[in-house]
Amino acid sequence: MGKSKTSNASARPRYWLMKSEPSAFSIDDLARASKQTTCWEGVRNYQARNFMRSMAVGDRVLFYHSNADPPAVVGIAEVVRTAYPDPTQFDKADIHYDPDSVPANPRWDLVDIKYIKKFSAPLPLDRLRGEPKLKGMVLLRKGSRLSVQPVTAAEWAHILSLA
DNA sequence: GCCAACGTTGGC
DNA sequence: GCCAACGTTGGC
Repeated sequence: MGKSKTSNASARPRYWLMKSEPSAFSIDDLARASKQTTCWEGVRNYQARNFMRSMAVGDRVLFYHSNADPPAVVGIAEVVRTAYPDPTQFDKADIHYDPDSVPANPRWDLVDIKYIKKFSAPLPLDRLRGEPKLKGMVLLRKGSRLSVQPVTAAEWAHILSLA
């Protein structure tokens, strides 16, 4: 490490939001998991995959419950292992099996995340929409379906202040 | 359950 | 390279 290029390093996002349907895997499941850690398998979207590839250990993650009542940010996790191949892409019995992905050049990656905390109360999507400071959030964009998305430092700070 | 928005696939 | 068809996401 020299003393150059700190500006590039600081431009990399350090905050993220990841969606999960609580009926499949909730923040309570994460809190109960072995080592309170899980591998975030099953992402099959290139943009979401690329965001995971750019994550670093220690990055912070908003845990979001989609297809929930109400949909809400429910807590925080952190990245504990950087991207590596998602084993489910090679598992014929798995719902996320991808016959076009070859082990020599895996198409899909995942990261490991660890539970940090559950908010005392969920922050529903409606509530976030009412916050002028969050107007630019990827989550709030019309038609936004991205399951892994960057969060700015300002958005992160504001959401924590609401929680 | 409905359906709008989005991403991917494949014919041409 | 265009675009229609299809499958999926996810709020409502």
